Amino acid sequence: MQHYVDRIVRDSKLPYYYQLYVILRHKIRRGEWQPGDMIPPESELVERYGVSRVTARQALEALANEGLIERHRGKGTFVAYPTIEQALTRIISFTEDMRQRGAVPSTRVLSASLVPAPEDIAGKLGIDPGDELVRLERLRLADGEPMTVEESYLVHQFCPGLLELDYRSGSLRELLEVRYDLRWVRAKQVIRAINAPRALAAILSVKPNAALLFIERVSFNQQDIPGEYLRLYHRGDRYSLYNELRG
Amino acid sequence: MQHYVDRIVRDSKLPYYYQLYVILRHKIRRGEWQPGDMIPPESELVERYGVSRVTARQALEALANEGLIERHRGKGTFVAYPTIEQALTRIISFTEDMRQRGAVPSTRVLSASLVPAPEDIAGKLGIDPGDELVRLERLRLADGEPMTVEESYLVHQFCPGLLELDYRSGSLRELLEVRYDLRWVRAKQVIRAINAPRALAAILSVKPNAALLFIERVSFNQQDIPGEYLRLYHRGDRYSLYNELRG
DNA sequence: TAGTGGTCTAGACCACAAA
DNA sequence: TTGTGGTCTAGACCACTAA
Repeated sequence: MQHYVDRIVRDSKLPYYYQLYVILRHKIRRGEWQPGDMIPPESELVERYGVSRVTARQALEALANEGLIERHRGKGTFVAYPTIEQALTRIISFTEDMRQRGAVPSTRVLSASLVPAPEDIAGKLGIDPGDELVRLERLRLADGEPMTVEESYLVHQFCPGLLELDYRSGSLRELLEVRYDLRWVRAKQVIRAINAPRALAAILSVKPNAALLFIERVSFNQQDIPGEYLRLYHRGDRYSLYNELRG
Repeated sequence: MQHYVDRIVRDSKLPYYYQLYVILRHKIRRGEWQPGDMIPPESELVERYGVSRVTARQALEALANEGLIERHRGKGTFVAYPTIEQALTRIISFTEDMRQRGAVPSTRVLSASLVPAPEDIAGKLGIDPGDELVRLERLRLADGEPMTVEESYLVHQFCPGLLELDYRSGSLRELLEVRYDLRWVRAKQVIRAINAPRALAAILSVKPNAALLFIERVSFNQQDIPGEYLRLYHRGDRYSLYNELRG
């Protein structure tokens, strides 16, 4: 972030279109351009950043593909309003997720400890069984009502000493980025429906055997190395996923 | 399908890159090019179809974005091996879905009738309550074992007389395309976990209250008009969805 | 060295929206 | 009529792979 500059670096190894993509994405993410705002037309980007129109369009196309902007011939290019659909294509935090659904999020830490990696999780993370993992179990609430139990396993090597920090009050995601320069850039997940075991049912305030939306996710860091294994148990009666398909 | 030609139509209203995209996709879908095959290099496509390199690349990029091909600098462009991930971004048939999972699909029609549209479904389809719908209830089996109950509501106006045709033996999807020129180009869906009601449980051979992955889907035709409302009840113990997220 | 895809340019014509 | 994004071209240089 601190290396951010608002211009194309000519002798960079990164392609111009990618540099421009990052610049524009940054302005949207930090709110300099708000949803609904028109962003500068192609002609202006061409002048301002000194690239050809094709190159500018390549950057804009990438943003459009991700749903961050909408383009309208004759009218212009506009910052898109975030939709819940992003929950199924983008890695977003519980906080973001709930805000998009119009609910007030809160969190209770159920347990936090260092554990040796069980065989199955070690396999998914590509580490050796017994390697140190941070296990963090949290209850997520929406408008004060239990919504989701989150069971997270972080490779301790990537965030040594995490449990000594204040992981309870703020966003874990931010903490990992600020203190360890650790971000999840990609993730794979499997979605299933399961019946709630008794213990989980009690925590979520549902009947035993109530249907839960169960998600297992492996997240990859900037070097494309797996760093987190996550289990999400969403209440079936309160949580749903939305997405769009193409033909 | 019968209008397919293996060349760019110059005076078409469709852009060249899109025509080329459809042509190449067609060759992949029908198996003319198999997964792992190298497809002609850009230079050959440029010659063969009489378009510029930029235009050819635009078509290839669209295919790459959808995961149908993989491009490798210095090596070439190759047909990708299909992954289950497509189940969450593309509209695919149960048959395709099961084949990708390595199972043998089969179908039993449970009921088929004309019904007046209930209010809730009419709302989702943008029609008036009472309008005619084709209701088709089918049990889908994988390797002979019940997997999914599919409850489909088709706007009868788009496929008049469908029930007099042979919708039982072949693919419904193909029938709609061939006889009514009807294709679903886009769909919205909501995914939830529910407990199986007794009747559904019996059909799916699971215990009452077993967890099901429940999907509600509205599909849109070529004119972007809703034409089908679908309810999918997947067995939680046998069916899962896979997808990838970006950071 | 030859062939592949990746990036970039300058310039053109078009369709669409708004004034 | 003006300004926007959509499409298309010919040509260039580069990086990577394999022979």
